[in-house]
Amino acid sequence: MALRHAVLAALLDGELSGYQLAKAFDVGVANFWYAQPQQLYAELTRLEKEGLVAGREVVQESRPNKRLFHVTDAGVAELEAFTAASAKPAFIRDDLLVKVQAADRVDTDALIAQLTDRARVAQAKIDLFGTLLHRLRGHRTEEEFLRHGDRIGPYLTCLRGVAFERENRDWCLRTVDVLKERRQLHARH
Amino acid sequence: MALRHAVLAALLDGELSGYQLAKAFDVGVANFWYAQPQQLYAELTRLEKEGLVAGREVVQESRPNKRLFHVTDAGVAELEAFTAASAKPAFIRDDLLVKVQAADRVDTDALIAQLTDRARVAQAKIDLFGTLLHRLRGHRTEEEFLRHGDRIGPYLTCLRGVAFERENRDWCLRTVDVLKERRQLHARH
DNA sequence: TCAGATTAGTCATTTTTATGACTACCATGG
DNA sequence: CCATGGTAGTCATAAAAATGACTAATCTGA
Repeated sequence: MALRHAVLAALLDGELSGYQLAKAFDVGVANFWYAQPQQLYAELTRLEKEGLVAGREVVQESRPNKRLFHVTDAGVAELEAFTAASAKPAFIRDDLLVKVQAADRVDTDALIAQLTDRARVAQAKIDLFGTLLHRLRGHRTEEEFLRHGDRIGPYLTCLRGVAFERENRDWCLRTVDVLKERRQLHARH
Repeated sequence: MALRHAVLAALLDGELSGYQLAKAFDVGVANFWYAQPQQLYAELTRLEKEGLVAGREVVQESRPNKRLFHVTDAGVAELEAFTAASAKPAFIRDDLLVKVQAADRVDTDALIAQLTDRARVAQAKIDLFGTLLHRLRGHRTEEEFLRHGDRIGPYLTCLRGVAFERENRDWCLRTVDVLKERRQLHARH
């Protein structure tokens, strides 16, 4: 039941509609969790029913109306309880790792292509996170912002995201090199 | 359906029993996937029914009998197909990140404790992976092993695991520092 | 000698996550 | 003037992962 807490944590930044939330959780900026829009709408409905978030209708012209949600006191209490409870250890769970694990026995061409693509995607995320970090800290240096800023949670998780994607990119490129070199050595026989 | 492929990939290293597989997928060395024993037994049953793995009974004295599984040709073909298909992007999904995202609004004492503990666990994994890497490459240097070794898949995924845990540890420690310093600044008012 | 850990598994069920198929309406570009 | 894409969602179902409760033997340390 971590999605619900991820949603609560995301809503701490201010009121968001389900649609906006979905954007934030989508491919782009999912720096601390990932979910499909449908999951988020469902979760918001449940959270509202339990009184952990509250929504207000915003009437728009020239665009469908939307409901903006914010975390209630009960919601903050729920987050508090969640934070106090012990966290389960995190694991990498990545199709690509499974494929690389089997690299000795399967065709490496497709794998090399996927690794290369993943490195590209990782670089794009690094750039995106870089922009995001800059926007969050404004004119301040990182040190200064982390000491005195008033909302550092998203900044810290974004830092984790950058580090993850950097490792991701570097490992993919390194693995591509290794696989390519072995392919060449093999071809010569 | 990646667990099945993770199991197939793991069995490429040689025959394993469900129990041994469970060990490999457990907290210790889950360097490319993680699963509970029950999930693995269930998956092995399914894989066997589909002919992707085959098991043979090994009668043991002074210990319960066991079934050792190996990947069949059909299993390798399945892995091949899986590798050729495009991989879905990987995301971090970690309770701790959610908690840090909410760090500005919840009690940080428990969080600091958890981050510290996570850093410790990460360090333990780094050490474990270090030993494992050394065992895999034997007397050879990494470069040499990756060029000429005959089973580099597990080595490469283990490298990814080390990098991940290192980032994990460093980020946890950094975050602890930030939170502690802010707590002090706050206390003075 | 007896409690607790280790080996080796099974069965049933719940929880969580993901997917597919939809509805509507507006704006913009070609 | 109409196809495409963005905004804003809903409903139902499938798939995957996790959990709880078991059996049964042996081996190990206090």
